[in-house]
Amino acid sequence: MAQPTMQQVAERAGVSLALVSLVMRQAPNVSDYRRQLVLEAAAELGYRPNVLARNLASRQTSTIGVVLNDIHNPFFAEIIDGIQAAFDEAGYRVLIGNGKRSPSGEAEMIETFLQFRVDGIISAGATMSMSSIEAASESTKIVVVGRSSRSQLIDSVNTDDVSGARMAVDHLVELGHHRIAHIDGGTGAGAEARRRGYSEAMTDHGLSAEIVMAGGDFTESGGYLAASELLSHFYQPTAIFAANDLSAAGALHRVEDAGLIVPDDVSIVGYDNTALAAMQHLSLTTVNQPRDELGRLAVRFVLERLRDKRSDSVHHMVAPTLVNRKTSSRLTTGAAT
Amino acid sequence: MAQPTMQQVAERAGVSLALVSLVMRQAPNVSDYRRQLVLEAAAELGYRPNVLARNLASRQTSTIGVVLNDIHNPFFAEIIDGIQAAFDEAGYRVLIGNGKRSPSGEAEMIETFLQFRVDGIISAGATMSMSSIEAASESTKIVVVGRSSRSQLIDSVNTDDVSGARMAVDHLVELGHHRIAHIDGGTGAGAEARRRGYSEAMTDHGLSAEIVMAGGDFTESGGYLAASELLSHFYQPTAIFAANDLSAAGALHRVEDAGLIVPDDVSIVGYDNTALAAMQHLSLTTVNQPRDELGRLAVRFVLERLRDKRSDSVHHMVAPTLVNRKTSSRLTTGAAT
DNA sequence: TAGAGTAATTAGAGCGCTCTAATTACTCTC
DNA sequence: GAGAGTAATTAGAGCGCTCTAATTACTCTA
Repeated sequence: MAQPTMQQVAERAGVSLALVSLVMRQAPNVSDYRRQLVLEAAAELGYRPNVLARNLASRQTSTIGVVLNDIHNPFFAEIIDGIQAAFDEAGYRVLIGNGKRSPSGEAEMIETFLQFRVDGIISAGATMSMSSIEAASESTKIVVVGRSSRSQLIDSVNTDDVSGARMAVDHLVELGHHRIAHIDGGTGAGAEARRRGYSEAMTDHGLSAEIVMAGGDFTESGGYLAASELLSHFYQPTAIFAANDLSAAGALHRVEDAGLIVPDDVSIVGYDNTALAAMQHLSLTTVNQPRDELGRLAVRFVLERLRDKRSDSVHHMVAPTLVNRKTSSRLTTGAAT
Repeated sequence: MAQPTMQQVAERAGVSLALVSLVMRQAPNVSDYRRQLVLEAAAELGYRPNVLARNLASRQTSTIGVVLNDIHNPFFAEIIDGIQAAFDEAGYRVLIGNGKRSPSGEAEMIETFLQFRVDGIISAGATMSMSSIEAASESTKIVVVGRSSRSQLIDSVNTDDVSGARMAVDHLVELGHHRIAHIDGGTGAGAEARRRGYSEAMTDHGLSAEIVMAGGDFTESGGYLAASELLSHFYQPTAIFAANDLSAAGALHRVEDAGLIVPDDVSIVGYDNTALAAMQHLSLTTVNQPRDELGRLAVRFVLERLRDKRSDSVHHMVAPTLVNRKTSSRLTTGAAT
């Protein structure tokens, strides 16, 4: 299991250690003749550069750590794609860490990445405190995605959740609904803004008297329970806007359990537009967050910090869009306010 | 961004570099007095060990790389949990790499991990060739999960897919079905064994004349297409066994599109028992793969190689179980063979 | 209180590489 | 073919830590 070193390659090729180093780093000023010599020797030995030593000596790792709040949440897993594509282009490698849905899990992963001296960190859907993120930013470049921030130190990229929520409400109002309830996301990332967008839109439509919220937690079972609560209301809602797709799916199930038909009796709108919502069997009307763009922007910001040495923080908002599928339809019953 | 070093901590604490190193490694023979001194100095400076330097000097990283065939596939993402829990206990940190569903993506991640000199690698659902995995095993300990292997060099852990597929068929036969079709998984990991299990079980039940397979690829759309093909048969199947949950969901949708009712007209059974299958709205009857156990076993095998220096390879098969949900039911129509 | 035995501390080499500065090897030009 | 200029190569220090071996500091015992 002992790996060959540069020294051995150098000896075999009959050149100096430094020359081998130059070849490995694809430096320009090496004669083709020697380059060939070195490459052959390396191949024969099965030489593989030791990134640890290289990074230690060069004081940079060309590696970015991405910590996901929860690897199981399709939303976060899908953000990875944009991130990975953009870093591949830029010549960085990306390592993924799982925050296991807890602030401490996230903090541990960030600590691990810092100890590895990664060049930058992207944190997706962080639930840990902004101040601990800021603390970590003293040691590396950190960008937060999918979570709002006003930090003077940390860049952030996220969707304009207030307007996303408004879109959901506007859509339902256009379809003739008045009794529109909201299943929220508790303390999860973005939940607050979506609650606010819902309330504002309802008020703007003169429906402030119809505002009803049930507590959720971004999970399917949470959505199911919240829907139970809503259905037991004296005035049943004719439409439900859930804070994410998972809870929308739970609500959908609860509504169907009650013998009601979606969307004929109750319309349902989710949030995130995950692969789940796109599944034909569910075909959920939802608000799309442009994950790929979120990921790419996050990458751009860390690259800017890395290359251009930008030091003032940037907060970028991406516009959501409504995806109209099969769980929402025009209000048909005579029921009104 | 310059990080404090051990040297600086040593100076501040008024002790030697070596002593600081001992404290950081929680070595036993350090007086409480000095330990305290060092710890305080480190805290004041915000010292954080440099893992690169440590690993370089100690020739081990205490880090395991896990390469997932596809981070989006819930099955693989769920295996991570068991792996992470087991390594946490053992004091290793785990880094995740995304193979992006391609053999070359997997190979790249393995190369990255090797360059980082990780102590071991677990590859989940690898589609790359066994020989390239064996090549990598010259440099570190590698265990494969969710893919069968007879390699003399590489340990493997996976589910007994042949018997899993048999369970699905047995279940349907018990419910009175004869015309049971299979939507397969093409070249994906485990697809071959599931095909075989299906054929064998059908034959055992004297139903070899009823064997019908449609080509799938472990995706929802693949399942949808395959179901189309099956429904256009002269003898429509009364039950479909799909090679994974995703394609089962696709098939389900196609069947419903045809105006048929699941499970009354057509029963559907999936494979994997992912979170998707468990969703109440789908509630898919499926074959469970004990992901947590798969992950923990994989960890055990790499630890054995690491600690006990075991060198002969181990191939472990885990037993699947049937999860009976709502997409399968007793054959009610008079239709028979 | 000298000597033995053990516990705590430290010096210093080395891990495998990069990087600066210095050296050597080539090309031109006149 | 000497001198200047450029290209290619190399020596050697150093990155931040670990680890062995050596040293120093303690504690007992007789």
